[in-house]
Amino acid sequence: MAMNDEITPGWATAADVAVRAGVSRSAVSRTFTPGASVSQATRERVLKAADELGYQVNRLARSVIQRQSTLVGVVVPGMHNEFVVQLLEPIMQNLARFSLAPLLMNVHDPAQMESTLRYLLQYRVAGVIFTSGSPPIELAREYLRLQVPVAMINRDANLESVDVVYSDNHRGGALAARCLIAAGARRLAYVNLPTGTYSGLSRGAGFSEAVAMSGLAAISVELLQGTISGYAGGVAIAAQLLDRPPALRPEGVFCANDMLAFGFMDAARHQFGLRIPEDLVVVGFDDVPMAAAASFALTTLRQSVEDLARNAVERLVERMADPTTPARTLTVPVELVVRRTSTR
Amino acid sequence: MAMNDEITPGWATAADVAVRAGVSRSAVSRTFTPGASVSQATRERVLKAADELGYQVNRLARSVIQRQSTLVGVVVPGMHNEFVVQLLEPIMQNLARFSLAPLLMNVHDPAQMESTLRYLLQYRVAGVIFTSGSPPIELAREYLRLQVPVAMINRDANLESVDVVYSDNHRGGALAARCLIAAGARRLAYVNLPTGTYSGLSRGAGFSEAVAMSGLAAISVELLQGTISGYAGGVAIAAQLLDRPPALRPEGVFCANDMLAFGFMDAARHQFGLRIPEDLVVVGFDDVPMAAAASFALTTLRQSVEDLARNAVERLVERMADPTTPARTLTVPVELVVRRTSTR
DNA sequence: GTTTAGACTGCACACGTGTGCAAACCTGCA
DNA sequence: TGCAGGTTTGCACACGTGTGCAGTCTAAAC
Repeated sequence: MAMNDEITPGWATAADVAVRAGVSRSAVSRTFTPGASVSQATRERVLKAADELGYQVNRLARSVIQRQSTLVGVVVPGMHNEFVVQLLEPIMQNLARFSLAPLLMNVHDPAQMESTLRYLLQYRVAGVIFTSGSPPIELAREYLRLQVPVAMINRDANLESVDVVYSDNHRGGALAARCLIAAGARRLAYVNLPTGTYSGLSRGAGFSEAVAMSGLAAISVELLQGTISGYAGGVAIAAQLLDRPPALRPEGVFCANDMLAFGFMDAARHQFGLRIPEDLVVVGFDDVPMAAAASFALTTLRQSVEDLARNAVERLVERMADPTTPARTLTVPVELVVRRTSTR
Repeated sequence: MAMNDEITPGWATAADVAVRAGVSRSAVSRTFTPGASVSQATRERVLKAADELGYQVNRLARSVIQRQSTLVGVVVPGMHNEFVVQLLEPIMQNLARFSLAPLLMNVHDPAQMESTLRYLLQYRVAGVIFTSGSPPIELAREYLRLQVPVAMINRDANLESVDVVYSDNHRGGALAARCLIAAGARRLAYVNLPTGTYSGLSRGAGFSEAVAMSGLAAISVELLQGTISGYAGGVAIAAQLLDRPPALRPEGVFCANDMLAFGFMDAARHQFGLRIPEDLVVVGFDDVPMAAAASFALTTLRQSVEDLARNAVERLVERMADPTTPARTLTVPVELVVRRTSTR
């Protein structure tokens, strides 16, 4: 950018550029509006003047007149869920493909959800993407009324005109079950925290069904309670689940996510002296970066955050073009990544 | 929110609310402007009408007329740096205290920086917060000219009127050195990736100085090269640093961040059969959640992400009120968290 | 030279809001 | 009642932009 020699006290406006280029303000506007009718000569003069003045389109004013901004609300339940964090980067990248910018909103308390969604409305967001968390069905209806596109990743919606993109949690659970069984485990358990998330329930269902279908008798699938999350939750659950005679102890455990699995494994090894995979086989879910670490080498189900993000954004953009399209549900396949915790 | 019975096809405007409440549009505007002069009676009628219509202030239009938005650009170098991720939540929380909203921008490639910063300007952001990454001194000058407040976290600025908030990296390095020495280590090493970040250099300097001051002779501090980051980088560095006769092998290692330390420790244990802390003591930096995991139990230096975020936002807000205040540099203390990797 | 289709340009209006200014209103006191 | 002082209100303008419409210009076809 050529720096201007004159005094340039504040923001250059389209009118300033017009004066400098010797054209009308409309010509400036059209130069920065893709597809508008401007001659090549005019465009060049405008671009030159704009460059000299350091002119930047005021997207706020543009949004006012077009009655829609290029902002997209991205609602996350805190930054402790590593899967959600992994989702952010591809979401941003895909939004950028459509010249959209993410307005990040954190909702750690469900009570915050209402005010947050209302706040986003004040920016006339072009759409909103939700990631896992408790469903704000109430105010989402306000979004429907205003035809603000909504897309959800790994969440249930049960709402007309809300697109849902989720990993194939059900199949993932089944794959986990088969993997544990193939490793020779007979007493199996599914461990999850009682957050009541859609994905957690779905993974458990897929797991249970596959276990039942395997023809093994007397399989006990346990769903335990806990108030803490992530790693610490895994430790707590292990304390409940492994503190029993060896003959009653599960031989194979499927954890609803990798952080849970890490806590569970650490407790199993260091508190109960169990060897993995010799005494206990473990499968996680998410394939977070640390799952590949030698300390864990965790067999897990990889979710394609790229696919999830890309599809969510594309659905959102489609709905911006036509808000009346019926709701769609898209399933993204998961992939079993086999590492040492299931290999014996 | 009371749902309206009438057909409400689109967005309610302040004029609509004014008609319904039987007042002027100005009264509506003043009702939603803190500190404006409205009688209690009028305010109540306006609020009632606004509620019935589902009216939400259009912050875009408001920003146009006030010539400044309530958006703050938050620039991050990807989501792979866990410390940056930890920073996001307190940043958002503190921005919310001042009714500001974060516009999240990812800059993984330094070449992207310029276009990203220009893009943020189009939203007339009220300020920008940078986290670690390569310095975009060039376009930052454009921000200075326009008097857009800038705050940096754990980054060097060297620019007038840019506030910098950083952890006491230098002292952290010194604490790490003393901790390793106190654990009995004599051959010490500092491992970092050649990203050239300010914080990395500062930590190394503090470490070196403290080692030199300890009076130990012939301490070798090694700064190694590598092209990969995080965990994999730690593994790669360990392969270089530990592949030598025991008498020449470092007994104490200070890693520039925890992820690096995890990779280093895993390689030391699984590839070189070293015991930690018996054969090797290790100190990290950041205190990410996994540092407390039993598999690592890593002694590390905790950065107060809350303090960093709070100070950065408060400096930013102060500068919004008065853009001419001289640049300030604020140091946030770090805390040594002792775990098993340094206890013998 | 005349006609005509097409590309380009400028005028003027619109978007939804904040706010200075003066008028209107209210309250209390003489 | 008359008046002073303060509070509240509405008018009108401003912010920076997109875009319909009609007019102008260019160039090709006749």
